[in-house]
Amino acid sequence: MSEIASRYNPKEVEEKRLKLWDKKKPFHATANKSDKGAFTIVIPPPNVTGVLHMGHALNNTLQDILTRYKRMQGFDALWMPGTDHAGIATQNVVEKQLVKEGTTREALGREKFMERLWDWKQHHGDTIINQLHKLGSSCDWDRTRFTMDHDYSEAVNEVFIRLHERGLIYQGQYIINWCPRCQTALSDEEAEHKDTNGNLWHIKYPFKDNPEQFVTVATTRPETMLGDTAVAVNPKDERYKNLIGTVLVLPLINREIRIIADDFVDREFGSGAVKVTPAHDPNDFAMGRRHNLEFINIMHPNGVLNDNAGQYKGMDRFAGRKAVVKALEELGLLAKIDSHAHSVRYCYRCDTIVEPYLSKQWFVKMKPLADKALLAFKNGKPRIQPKRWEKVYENWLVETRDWCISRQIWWGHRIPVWYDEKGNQFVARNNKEAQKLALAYHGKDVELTQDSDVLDTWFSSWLWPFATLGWPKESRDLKYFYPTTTLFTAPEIIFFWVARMVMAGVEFMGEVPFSDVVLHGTVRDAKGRKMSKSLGNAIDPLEIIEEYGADALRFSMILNSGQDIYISKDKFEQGRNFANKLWNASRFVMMNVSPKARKAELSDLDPETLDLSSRWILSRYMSALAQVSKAIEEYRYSEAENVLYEFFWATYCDWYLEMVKGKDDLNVQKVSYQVLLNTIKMLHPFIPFVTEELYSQFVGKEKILTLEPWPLVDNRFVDEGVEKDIGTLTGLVGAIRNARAQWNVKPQDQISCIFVASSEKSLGILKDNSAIIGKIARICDIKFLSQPEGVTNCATGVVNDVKFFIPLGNLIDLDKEKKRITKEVEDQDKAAKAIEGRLANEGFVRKAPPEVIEKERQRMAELKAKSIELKKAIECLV
RNA sequence: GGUCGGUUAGCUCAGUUGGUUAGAGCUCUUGACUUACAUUCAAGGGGCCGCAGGUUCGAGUCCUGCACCGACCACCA
Repeated sequence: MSEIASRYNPKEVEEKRLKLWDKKKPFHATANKSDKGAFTIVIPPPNVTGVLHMGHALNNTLQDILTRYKRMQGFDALWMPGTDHAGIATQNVVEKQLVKEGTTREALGREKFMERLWDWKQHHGDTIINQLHKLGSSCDWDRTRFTMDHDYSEAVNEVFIRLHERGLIYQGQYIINWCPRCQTALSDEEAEHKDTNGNLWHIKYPFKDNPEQFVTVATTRPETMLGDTAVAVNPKDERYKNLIGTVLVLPLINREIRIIADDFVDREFGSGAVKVTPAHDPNDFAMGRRHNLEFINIMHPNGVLNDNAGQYKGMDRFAGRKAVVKALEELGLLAKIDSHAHSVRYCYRCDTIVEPYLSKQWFVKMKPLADKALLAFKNGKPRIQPKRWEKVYENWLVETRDWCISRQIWWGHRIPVWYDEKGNQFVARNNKEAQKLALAYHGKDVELTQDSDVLDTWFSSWLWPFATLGWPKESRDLKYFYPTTTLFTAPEIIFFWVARMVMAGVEFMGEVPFSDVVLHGTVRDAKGRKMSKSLGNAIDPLEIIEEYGADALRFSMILNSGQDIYISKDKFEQGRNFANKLWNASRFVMMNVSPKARKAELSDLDPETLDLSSRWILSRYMSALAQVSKAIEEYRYSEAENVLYEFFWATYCDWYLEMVKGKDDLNVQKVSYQVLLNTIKMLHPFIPFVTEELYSQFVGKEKILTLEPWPLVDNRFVDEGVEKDIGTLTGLVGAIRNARAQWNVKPQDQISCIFVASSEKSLGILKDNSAIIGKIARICDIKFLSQPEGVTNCATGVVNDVKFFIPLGNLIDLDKEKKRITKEVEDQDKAAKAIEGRLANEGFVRKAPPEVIEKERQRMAELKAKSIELKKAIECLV
């Protein structure tokens, strides 16, 4: 037999539970089963390439807590799981594999490459789903969706076609964010701004008619000068007013360019003259359109300079930059170089510097969609928590810009547009339909080719809340479970995803897809840095599950969740310890509660017949229950956990169980059992594994706890009076313990104690509970007196209206004790005096609410009385 | 540059519409094998509530300014 009596083993229990859940499928949601109605959450679909990290762990724990809670409340709770095909990210993974094999996607060809991708998805695509599963997520796993499932792809095409029909999709030549590494367009949201220290190069452009004179322009990207087709100045700028229309010669290229006037130019910045590169800068692009300038593209899609770059062709854009700067310097055309901090756009997938690039892309006209979402928002949908994000959300809807939805990659939903030889477009659901359209147009069959681009990943994700439920088909589930209830997600994707989902929901379902959006914090390390692989500061949730258990991971994470979550490995000990405490307290109760006592329900008990400690714990339990339910409803999970932690550990275990140890009373058994059982239920959404295991052990058969009803508050047991009475008792015990420690009384030293109560009621309570005080404070002898007698050489204490004396013989240092009590008296007097001052203040008496004044009066009286008692106690010490 | 947060014990955070002597967990110190639990129990230490003003009888809480940290947004070359 091991010396360690019992230690909770999470691994064993969690494995057992997972197996049971897999077998019984208790999380399956069926429409119209409960009269409480539907409760729906759709998972923010993680990337198929994903591996569980702390952010996922947090996000999914939050969802699981609410889903389990609602299920216990009797709702038809559906938590829809699934993954996102994550276009660029997934393609990158497989392309890396190809590189290792010494080949490329181009060499493989589109069809073969797609096969490789699907193959990869088949073998690795479920990794994160399995990991979420391990976390205890109670998703309806049989419904797991993938954004490239056949049905889902049909929904994507349907949306494209409907938007196209409404004139909300168009194609055009625009400056877009181009990632030369991924070789695809990026939406504005996919190009991240980062502050970067760069240079501002000042370049002199000579006049055609007077090569000795120059106009100086400034740029952060000197290589783009190769594509300049004008120099712009502000029309109101006195310095340049007369030069408008003058011709300059572009150095290195020797192209003649004109000085134009445009209000966009800021007179204060740089030299006040701007080089204009319409094909490589969004502002310049706009200016180019306004002034009919030539658009000269100087770059290949991979960032290498092309024929238009003259002698620099074939160079990478950054090599080209160096070469251009060097050449200008040699020509004496480089006026100066300033260091310049500015913001640069990076590809959010691969961190390459984004190139503004001119190309033909598909766009969605966002204004009409955004306006509808805005209207819904003004009507309160969705509610966003925390509230401060509402403004951010609203602003984006107001200032929304068109969405570039085409991507030049292969992994994704291919744009449902077909072309004939002449370039006529046919927008259709599939190849067959396109052929039909072409037939109708041409009067004969013609060869069609489909657009080679695919759609932005978010163009499928924005349909997630309804496409997962079978849209465009009108299924029973779609009708019942849509709209969903709450969306839990990170604030980073409020625009990418949340706002667009609202637009799609309003547009295609006529209803905002969720009533609440809860934006949670980022998981950070102890130093406040984002967890990331590259920083090496990431804590792997799987490692934590292995070492501490999934319950511990969940519990600690939620307990520590504020705005952002700062977490280090040792934090998980708290969760582990809590599960262990629960395990052991349960073992203790199992040992001490007879089968007969277990049959009783709380509702069978009559508060009148119960002893004080039972009435007390029941009252405390009811208040904890009310607080926890409310906190969960309001998404304050860390508070809910805190209440549970405090109630279960400090109140139930440390006080109640200690009080009733050895009490041979059927009612006490019933109460300790019921309170524990219901506490386990309350804890279940947070720590599903250990709670369900214990619950099953208690009940004597395997139970699925999330299907058991959530406990109800029974007001018969709410009793403030009894809480106060026990407060006196626990206070007394604390004071005596304190005294023992203070005077170094050994546990084996049995002491006797004399209590003096100033009211009959208190005396009665003391007498009824003498065993509790005696046992917990380890006192043998208790005497009760209704009024003080001359007692000498005593330790004393006062709690509420009860005073106690412990005759101590020579156990204590009387001087030291005198000092201690004297200090305490001083403290009381000081506090009383402060209140006295307040009460004497005219303004206070006149303006403060009467109940506050009354409270202060009472408080002062108490303090004074206590002080007097303590002074008497000092006399007793002689 | 714009918008919004944060600043309370050594650390992580609570602190509800202004109202007792500002709380909890962890850490730290001391003591304890007690009818489950040492992943335990008990006791204790530790706070100009970021700074400076203002409103008020009364401010951690409301207002103004400042400092520092952070997030998001953004086409000044």
